[in-house]
Amino acid sequence: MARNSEGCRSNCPINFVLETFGDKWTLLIVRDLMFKDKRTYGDFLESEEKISTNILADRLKRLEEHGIIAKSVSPQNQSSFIYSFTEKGLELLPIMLEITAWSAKHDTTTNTPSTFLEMFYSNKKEMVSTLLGKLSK
Amino acid sequence: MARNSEGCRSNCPINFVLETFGDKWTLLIVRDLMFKDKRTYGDFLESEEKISTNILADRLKRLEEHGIIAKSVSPQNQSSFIYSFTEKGLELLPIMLEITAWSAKHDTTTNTPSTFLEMFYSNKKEMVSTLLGKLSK
DNA sequence: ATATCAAACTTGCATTTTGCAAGCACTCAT
DNA sequence: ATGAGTGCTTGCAAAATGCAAGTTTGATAT
Repeated sequence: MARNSEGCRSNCPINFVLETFGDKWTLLIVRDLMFKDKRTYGDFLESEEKISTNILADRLKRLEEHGIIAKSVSPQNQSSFIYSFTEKGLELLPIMLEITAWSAKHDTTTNTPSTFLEMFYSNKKEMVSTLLGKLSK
Repeated sequence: MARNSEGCRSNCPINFVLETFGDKWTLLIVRDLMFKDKRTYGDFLESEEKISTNILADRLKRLEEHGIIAKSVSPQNQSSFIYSFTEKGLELLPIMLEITAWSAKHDTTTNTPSTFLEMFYSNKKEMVSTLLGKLSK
């Protein structure tokens, strides 16, 4: 298939995110890093959707290649790696919150607290900046 | 794999959207219906990313099953079908705009006009409601 | 120094999904 | 009745996924 200079099928912004996040697993890693305090390979493996090890390795590599996350040696444990967001990755936060809101509204089995929707609809801007602040620490 | 009563791997809101949109094509159909005035099977087939006919048929069926889009006979042409958003589908608009903004910022080859980012950052709320109004006609 | 262990992958292989080409069915106009 | 337009369906090769098992590397205990 034809590809542009970024390796994408087109220059469309919707397609651009699909090239990185258009699968069943990548966004779950972003979720775990953003909202669930997961940081290591082992942490991600434990998530309830049970990603398999080869897929996890592949997706972490791709997220790093795309400049969404960075990998560094853990200060506590020299034999473990810590994954963290780059600025580009952190900026996915508004997308993640809009997705959460949509699902909270439309999924009858959601685990999202009902207070989330109220807070988000009444004060999006502040919620985003507060969370961004916490994540940047 | 274990599935909940909605057929999902978990009750997480991020995972909920992945169950429907976690592939390379589904969101392009949403894009075409939302921003590119595409309405018919033939319209979607013509998009620049060149979706194949069997995948298109499958994704349209799934979007309809998930209550995101609806299918009706064209008033102009009785042998053609028109796809349109349900309310649930229309409510994907904020997600689509956040995705567009993120890509516009991070994709060096984006076709998004630079004016989009200025408008979106300075006045998200109005932009969403204006577009929603146009799409609801 | 050597054995053990834990963390982070890697590999092999069966199953599933995708992508491409071709074909089919059902209108509608002539 | 026939041909064109629209919306799919089918068959099959290629790629991605899922599962289990194995490998590597550095820390820790003996």
